[in-house]
Amino acid sequence: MHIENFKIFIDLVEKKSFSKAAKLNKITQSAVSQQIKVLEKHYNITVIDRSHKNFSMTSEGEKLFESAREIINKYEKMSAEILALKDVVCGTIHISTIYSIGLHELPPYIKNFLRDYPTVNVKVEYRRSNLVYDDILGKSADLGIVAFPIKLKQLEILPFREDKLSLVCSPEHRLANKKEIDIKEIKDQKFISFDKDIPTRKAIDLIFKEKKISVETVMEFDNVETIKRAVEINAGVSIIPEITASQEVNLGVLKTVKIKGKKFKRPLAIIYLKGRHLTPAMHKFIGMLMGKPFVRPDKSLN
Amino acid sequence: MHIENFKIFIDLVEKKSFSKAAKLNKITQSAVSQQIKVLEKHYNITVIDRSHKNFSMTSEGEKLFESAREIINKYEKMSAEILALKDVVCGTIHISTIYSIGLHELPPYIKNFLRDYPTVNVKVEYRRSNLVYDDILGKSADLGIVAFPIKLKQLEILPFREDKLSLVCSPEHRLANKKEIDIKEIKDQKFISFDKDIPTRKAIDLIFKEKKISVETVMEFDNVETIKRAVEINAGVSIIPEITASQEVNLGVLKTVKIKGKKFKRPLAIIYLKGRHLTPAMHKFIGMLMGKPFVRPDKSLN
DNA sequence: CATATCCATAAACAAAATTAATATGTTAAA
DNA sequence: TTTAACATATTAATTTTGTTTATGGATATG
Repeated sequence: MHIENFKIFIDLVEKKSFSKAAKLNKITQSAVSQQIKVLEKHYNITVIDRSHKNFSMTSEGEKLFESAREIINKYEKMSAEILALKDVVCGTIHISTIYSIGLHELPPYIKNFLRDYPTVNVKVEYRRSNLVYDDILGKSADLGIVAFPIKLKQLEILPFREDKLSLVCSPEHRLANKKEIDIKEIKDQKFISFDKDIPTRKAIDLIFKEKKISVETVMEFDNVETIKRAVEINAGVSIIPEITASQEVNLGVLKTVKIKGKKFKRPLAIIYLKGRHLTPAMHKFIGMLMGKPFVRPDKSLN
Repeated sequence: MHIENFKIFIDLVEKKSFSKAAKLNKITQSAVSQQIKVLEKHYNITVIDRSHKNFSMTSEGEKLFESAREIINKYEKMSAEILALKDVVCGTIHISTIYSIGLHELPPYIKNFLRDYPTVNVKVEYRRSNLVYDDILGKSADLGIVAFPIKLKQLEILPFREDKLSLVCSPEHRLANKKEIDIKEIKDQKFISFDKDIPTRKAIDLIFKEKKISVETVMEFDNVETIKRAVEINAGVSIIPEITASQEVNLGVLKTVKIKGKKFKRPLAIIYLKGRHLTPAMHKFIGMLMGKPFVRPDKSLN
């Protein structure tokens, strides 16, 4: 039984007219007539006594009318509540992000987001890349933000933005005064790098290999902050997202030098578990990061 | 939206299984899956988070679940109440009948009916044939019982039984001792008849005309009771339904004589307004008269 | 008495739900 | 890791249901 069928019956009774009920529901009078017949056949009762022009209801019809109206009321109330729920942006968003993004790129976004949606609680977890994936797969975070995203069938990946990778060195370093260098100039420098399992490290190593550049890796760290500290004391140079050094550059403790070539980009992505429910708050958050209203690319609803 | 769709969603949530919900509702798992998708698309929400095997509900899903359960409860309660209403045989039945049937044939039926359904109030109106039709057409009676029913498009006619028409005469009359006579023997008798507009009169006149029998119509009455009184005083003979004279025959004040031939039958019928609602009580009443459960032959429900 | 209105019905068509078959995914066991 | 068992999703074909259009009968109105 269609709920709409009850609605039509109610309109029919209230208007005492098949054709008016039809108009109200934007269908033809014929459809109303047939729907009422379906109703009667379904319960095997007569709801309307048609022997008179101004028809009357039977006792069964009256019973049906009362109950149907209650049902319709409840149904419409429910529909309204559900629609309203979609506009309620609240709750907690658990974000798991790699250090560099979380510390240097996310804060302004989060600030804006919290200004727009003060009822949302945003929790950010700063983690190594592999742990971000674990958080998402293990459902201990809703959204992850990573660099050089790894395609996994369980994950939905939303390309987000690209960081410019630059050479970073101490102001005392001989490369410090150049505006732009060719990657080959890094050859044989003392180099401070990310740990070998960090995607950005892998990307840089790949470029070195392609260009047949060998560097002397003097230190390895799992996060950009420690790398910067080491570069500050002129222990070597490094390649890191330029944005992560902006503060130190302003303070004059570090220098960044652009590297020629297109490859020195670091793609960032938002990741989440495929099929996972995203609350309205999460939708808004992703939309804000992407700079446009977010529509899930994965199954469920589009 | 189908109400059954809510039912399926509820079962799905309660069983936490698409396939079990399918079995419960006697449809395939595929149908459940698609119905849930319809539900989600209709409200443009996600109701179940499928990212985990033991799936969980979203907040929208929970809201929907609660409301849907209320709706289903109401719906099922209503269905039960409506079904129950059909078994409640009560109220008043207004019957309009011609004198002869109402006085001689109906009483045993009504007695039986009231024994079976003591909560029903049966009101019988004894009228001339044409007034019975008026009662039905004018809705002042629910059911009519007439002889030689006239087909009218507004009326539903249910053939009911047939009366045997017999010659009736005083025990002193010369035909009184015969067991059976030929209709021609009535020729030239003094004849007491129904009024000209009474169907039984018309039927008898037609037979006389066919057989080219002329009688001397000495009196005309609009009901069988008065005819019998006239025959009792030997004012003439008459042809009436045999059953209406049984009492007088037992008392010895009248004699009935069978007439040869098949034509001497009086078809009786129950009539009611087409499209009119018949209460359960009326259904039972008609069923009792017809000797079998009554199913309306006219439109609406069969 | 013509005309308009209203409802019922039938048939053609459109839309929706269902199934069966199959794919995909998940879990647990080998 | 592969396999087997189970659960859900997807697809396409089929069936069912609902709608409209067209029509006709009944009733009321002018």
